[in-house]
Amino acid sequence: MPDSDMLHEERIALIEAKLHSQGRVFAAHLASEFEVSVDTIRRDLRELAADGRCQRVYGGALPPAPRTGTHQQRRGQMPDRKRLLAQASVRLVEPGSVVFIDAGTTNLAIAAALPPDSPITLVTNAPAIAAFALDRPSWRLIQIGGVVDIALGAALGAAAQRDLSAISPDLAFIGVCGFDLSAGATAHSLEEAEFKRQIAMRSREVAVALTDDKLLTQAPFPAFAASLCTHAILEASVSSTTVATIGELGVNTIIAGAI
Amino acid sequence: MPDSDMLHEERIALIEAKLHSQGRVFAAHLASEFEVSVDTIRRDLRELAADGRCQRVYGGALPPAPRTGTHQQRRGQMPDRKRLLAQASVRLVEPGSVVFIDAGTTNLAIAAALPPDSPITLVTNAPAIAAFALDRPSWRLIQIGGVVDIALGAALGAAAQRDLSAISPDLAFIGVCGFDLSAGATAHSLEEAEFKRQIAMRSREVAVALTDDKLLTQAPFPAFAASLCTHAILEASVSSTTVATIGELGVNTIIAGAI
DNA sequence: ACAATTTATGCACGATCTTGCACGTTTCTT
DNA sequence: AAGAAACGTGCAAGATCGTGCATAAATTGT
Repeated sequence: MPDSDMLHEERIALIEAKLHSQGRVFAAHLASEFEVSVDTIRRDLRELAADGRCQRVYGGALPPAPRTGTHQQRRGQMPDRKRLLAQASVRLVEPGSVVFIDAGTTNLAIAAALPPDSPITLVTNAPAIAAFALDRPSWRLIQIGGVVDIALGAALGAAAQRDLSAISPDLAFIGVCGFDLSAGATAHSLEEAEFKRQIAMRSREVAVALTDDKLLTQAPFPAFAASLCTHAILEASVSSTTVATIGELGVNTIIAGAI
Repeated sequence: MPDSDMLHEERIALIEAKLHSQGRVFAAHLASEFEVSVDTIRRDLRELAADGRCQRVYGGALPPAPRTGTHQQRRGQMPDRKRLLAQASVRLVEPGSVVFIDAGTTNLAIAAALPPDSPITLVTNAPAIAAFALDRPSWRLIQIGGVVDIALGAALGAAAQRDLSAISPDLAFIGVCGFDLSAGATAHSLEEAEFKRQIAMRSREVAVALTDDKLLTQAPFPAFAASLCTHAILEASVSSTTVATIGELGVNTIIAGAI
């Protein structure tokens, strides 16, 4: 005896939407709202639970249990410091532009801080950032292929460089392992340094978001000169002399947390 | 007995318009509104659904792919059905081999079911699967680049095909939108079909894990012939006649849940 | 012009789906 | 511990579905 003004699938979708918007649903309440018996609601919730789309509890249902994926967990941690850096960084991004974002947790924070509905084109060699961008239907996403360095979480090597050679971004956020005035941006491996050098040279503007621990340090492999860097986004705790020194190289310094 | 004041195509177009303006249609309502039998309406809706222009549900139809949420929401779901399919699928994978895994939730389940410490080389065009593989330090990971179809969660197009042309996997798990004995494996878009065709032809073995709803149905764009498929992993609920029919094509059928 | 074929439609029939109710069991509350 | 509420399961009724078949209109071929 199907209800005359509500399709089964439609009700299921509404229950799931309500579940996400309100965080929980009660079987009895849903039954009166949709004017069906609680038995039917229970069946709906069972069906949702069987697909992993909700977590069945006594009296109703909750949103799906937090995913156990290790990466998902790690992603959730987004220290305020990095969030502040990211918020300052994304002001450089203009709607409609082509933006490259490198691998790294700071850069993932930048991707997360980008306006979700702005029609940007995101280019990345990091699977984690590409996967994140799947949640942004308004974006265009271009993935750089190649052999992925699992520890770094980034595609590197000849194939990646070839993919990259077809693209010239308006702006590139490059993660560096060290940033020093004499050695410039440095990386932990040769392949990584090679890749960063290429993307730095291909981009119209280069931005580097730096936590304090990377500033004025060197990693083994030089990637590109400090003067190639258009913008440096720094934490508010940096000394004014450091800011002045970087500014002398023609690098536009942005202090996170400042208005 | 065509209605004198309503052409067939005209009615189809009106149904589709109503579907989009109201978000749903009821077969019975349409029948009385257009003064035809519900059988005719059912045929119309079937026709629309075959073209992917609506989603058929009990009692009527809903707009195509209601895309109720982004990937983030859909991702966590790993129904037992898919997990069983995945567990049966991964038995095809030999340690040390090169395995391609296509986009899709079923294929993500397959990736998750692979032995974490086995030294396989994973090739994928799906950011979500690549991101998952970052949690597997023992694997080698090769990412296929290119323009990513955000709705599908997969890199497609010329760049992806070029990346792919450098690789010949031992085994490819390909997600298909429909699998039919005459039309073979079919996809929802032309680019998708092209990509699947290429990977199917480049791989030594091709495996297709199929939930029941995809079996014996067709999507608009043919990807590759059923005979190109080396293994088909099916749910335990399939009929024995279906299994026999598929077996006649030389496809090795595996029933999930069986020992 | 006439016959054959195709197409659209309606009808019959068995299969499937959804729903509400009954009944015994489990879980929560007091 | 006891009562109340929620739960799962089996069952029946009604609605819907898919398929095969017949009919009528339109199209095509001769």
